[in-house]
Amino acid sequence: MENPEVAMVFEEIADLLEILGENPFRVRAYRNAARTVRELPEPVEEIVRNPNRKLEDLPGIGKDLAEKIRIIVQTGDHPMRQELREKVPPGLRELLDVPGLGPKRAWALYEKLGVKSIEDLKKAAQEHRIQRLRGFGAKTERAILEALEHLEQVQRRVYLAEAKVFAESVVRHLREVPELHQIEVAGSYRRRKETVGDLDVLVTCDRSAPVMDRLAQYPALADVLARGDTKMSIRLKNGMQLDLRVVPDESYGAALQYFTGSQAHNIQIRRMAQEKGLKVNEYGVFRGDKRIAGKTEEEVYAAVGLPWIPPELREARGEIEWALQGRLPKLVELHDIRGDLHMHTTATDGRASIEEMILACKEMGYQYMAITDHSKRVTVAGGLDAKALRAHWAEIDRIAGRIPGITVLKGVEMDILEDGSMDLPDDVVAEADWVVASVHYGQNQPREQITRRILNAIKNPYVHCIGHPTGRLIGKRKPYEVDLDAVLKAAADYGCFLEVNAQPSRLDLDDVALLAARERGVLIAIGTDAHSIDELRFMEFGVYQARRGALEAKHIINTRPLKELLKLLRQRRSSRA
DNA sequence: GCCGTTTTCGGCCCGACTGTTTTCAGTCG
Repeated sequence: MENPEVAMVFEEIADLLEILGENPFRVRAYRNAARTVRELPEPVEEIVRNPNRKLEDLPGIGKDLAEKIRIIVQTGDHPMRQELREKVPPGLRELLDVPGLGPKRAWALYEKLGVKSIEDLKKAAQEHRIQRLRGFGAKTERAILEALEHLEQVQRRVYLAEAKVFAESVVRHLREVPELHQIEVAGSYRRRKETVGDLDVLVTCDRSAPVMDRLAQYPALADVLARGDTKMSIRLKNGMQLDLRVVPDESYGAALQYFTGSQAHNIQIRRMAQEKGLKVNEYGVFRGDKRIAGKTEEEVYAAVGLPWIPPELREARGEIEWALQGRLPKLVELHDIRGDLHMHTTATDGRASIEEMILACKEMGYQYMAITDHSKRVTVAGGLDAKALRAHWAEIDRIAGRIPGITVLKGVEMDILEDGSMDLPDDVVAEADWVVASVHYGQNQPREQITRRILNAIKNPYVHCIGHPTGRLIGKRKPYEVDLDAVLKAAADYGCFLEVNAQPSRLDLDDVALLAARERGVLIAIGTDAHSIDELRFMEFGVYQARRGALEAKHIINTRPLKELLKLLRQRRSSRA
């Protein structure tokens, strides 16, 4: 039983309890439990099995939820879910996905009109049956119909890289307003989550009207959803929602802290403030009516007794404890990166030549780089066999030889074949400076099989690093069924590195896995997997993901100077020789 | 349902906006 499966049981229970009008705090307890389990850096099963561990030690898990976790792990489900399902029609849950519909209205629609699905909802709205209900009206009915039209778009989260395009363009657009003082895009974008659902734009200025008028002129705007004195919401043409908040300058830090979230992090901060007799809201930190902080984020954190916490860590995963103990990590930064260790050229499926890639990496200021074209199994990419690969390496040496100022490592992305063997003989890869091993075929193999394959690669002394270790494509393809815990354990034991693949659609290992890797002392390589010169720029997204995993420069091998890196690579091989 | 350097009961983050309301509930983040 995987952690996300356990979490999904609790998420469903929370939704169903909420629809039934249960105590909101009880609902929240289930939501918290779902989140705790989902983000656990190890299988919850492990804790259940280990007699020396207690589920009750996990935050937000008490006696009752611990017992429920045990039952779910052992039976794959919990009777409570089944009981709730009998009370709530199966389609009712999906109504919660409609913006503007929450548990109360969903239940009212079911009770009064028998609405049990999105289909029913649409029909009821079209037949104008909704506006006759108490608490609803003509406007609400129209809003529901409107929301249904955009439902698929609304549910879609975009890659961080795509969000960045709009975040930067809307900031440029709004900066034209002379009255505007400060502007920042907060929310999950500022926390650098791998996907972003909407953009939270925070602005300080004396009057909000000119900024809001200007936003109404934003070229990518589709329509205005709401507009008040301090808050305005619009929908963009790509389906994303954008929320603008306007606060006075003296509240900028408090508002930035608040709108950056995460919600769970903010709840912890506010609870700490309460214990000190303080109140935190988006306008400042207050003792009674007196504002004691709010101009900067540093002030806000200081008021509750904490150092400033980097946004990437604000997920209520222990960062507040770290801050209290003075153990906040000094997160890796983009300028710490000295080289890119994963890229392709026209020798296989890349679109730029060896020379173009070298010049581009030099332009980025790198001290070194590795060219890692595919091995022969990846036929669609024109993967190289032993002979072609040796010729390719000779070509790399020849071209690199006349470009001073950057060291080019001769590498390969070698396939881990379906049967667990490697796509190239040992004597060939022994000649490479840098070997990434990746799974591209047989991704749907059962857990034991695909785990064994990757463990084989980790144990192979010529393999330095496992590329995109779970193979997921965000929102498109699930990760392999691989036992990630076993992979981390083996990587630590054998001194094999694991990749953060910086492609915006991969970003794999993800943040949760990276926290676990950090715990186990596994070193990470960030590679862009660039198939063109432009994609070398993806390095920043890999760095963001590493930061979300609380990684420091020392955890990442391509922050090391060349000499140290080469020493690490030698160690990896000699340790197995 | 969880949690406790005042507590084992009574709290649980906080405010904006909308629509349907004559004073507030629902939703959202």
